Amino acid sequence: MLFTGTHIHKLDRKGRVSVPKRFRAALDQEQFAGIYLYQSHKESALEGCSHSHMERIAASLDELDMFSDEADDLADTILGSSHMLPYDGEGRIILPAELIEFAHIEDQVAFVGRGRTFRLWNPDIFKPLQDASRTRTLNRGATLKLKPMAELPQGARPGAPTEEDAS
Amino acid sequence: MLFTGTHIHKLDRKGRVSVPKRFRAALDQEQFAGIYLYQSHKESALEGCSHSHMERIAASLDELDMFSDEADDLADTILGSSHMLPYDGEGRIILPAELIEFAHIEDQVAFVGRGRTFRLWNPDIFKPLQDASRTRTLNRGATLKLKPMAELPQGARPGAPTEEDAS
DNA sequence: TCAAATCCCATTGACCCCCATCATTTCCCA
DNA sequence: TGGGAAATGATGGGGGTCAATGGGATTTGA
Repeated sequence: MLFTGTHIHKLDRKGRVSVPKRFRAALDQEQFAGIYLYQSHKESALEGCSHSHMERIAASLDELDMFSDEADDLADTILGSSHMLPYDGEGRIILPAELIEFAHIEDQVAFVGRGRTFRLWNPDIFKPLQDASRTRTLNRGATLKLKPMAELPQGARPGAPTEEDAS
Repeated sequence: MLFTGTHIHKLDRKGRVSVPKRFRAALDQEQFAGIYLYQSHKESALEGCSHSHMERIAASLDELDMFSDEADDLADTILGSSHMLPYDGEGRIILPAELIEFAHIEDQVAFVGRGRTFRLWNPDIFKPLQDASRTRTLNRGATLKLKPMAELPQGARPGAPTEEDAS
């Protein structure tokens, strides 16, 4: 269950786009056969995630002060504007016009993996931003402090192939 | 689970290259039969790692503030630009054109072990760099402070073959 | 009744499986 | 210890399969 890589797919004239096979595979344990999308609040992109990740966001919001402005805003931005998009028989979704417009998507969509989540972009907009990211990372000399292996969730670690843990 | 040595293999006209047996052996406990590759920040090379190492990166990013700029950049640079490459029946991967170009790879690929990770180079580019690196190390009189054996993870130490610790 | 969504099927081209060959290394035995 | 046989890893290539795509037909629902 990891979203990685950049996958560019076509948006057809009916507003459909194939979800990359790799992403669908990362989601095949989910109850809901589809994805969630909502507008990013800092980029001209769409945030994508699984049903269970959406649950996690809702749970996190629960922990913020129920009446704080911040919780309000986040609830509106994320939960209020999210779209639940089921696959068709070929693993495609229909991108709502509202989201196409927001992300300035034209005839191509870039699915960009970010681990537990992913983003959808107009590839022409994403590419230069990604290059800038790389430059900043390099200049910053950023190094990532890796978590100890032992703290990883079960199933993220190597070992005897987990024979479908019957959870 | 250690990548060591330099192994030079051929890139065939279909864009395939054999992953060295030693490297595959180091990965045989992984769920995913293949490797991950992404562009190095600082070198004209490709960074390679296992699925569980990529999980580790994702988990570590998860810990940074979900909305921090630094996490964003790292996600774009590493997770967004990584390629998940499964082996074929003979233990080869298909090297994506984008990566071949980035690393200026021609008809040969050098797999260079770096412990938990490894790098892929055009051998002609790597060789002089390796020589320079060796010279610097010698001049500097660099010494490596070794971790006490006792702090190593289970399975990295000699001893009775750990009969699959039933954790 | 019309528009939009879903289903279904056809096409295509990249990728993956399979097998054949070649080069090394390992093993065995004289 | 030398040489030959067998095993294993690396390489080359053909062809089938499946993911991505396009578009028509049918259903749903406003």
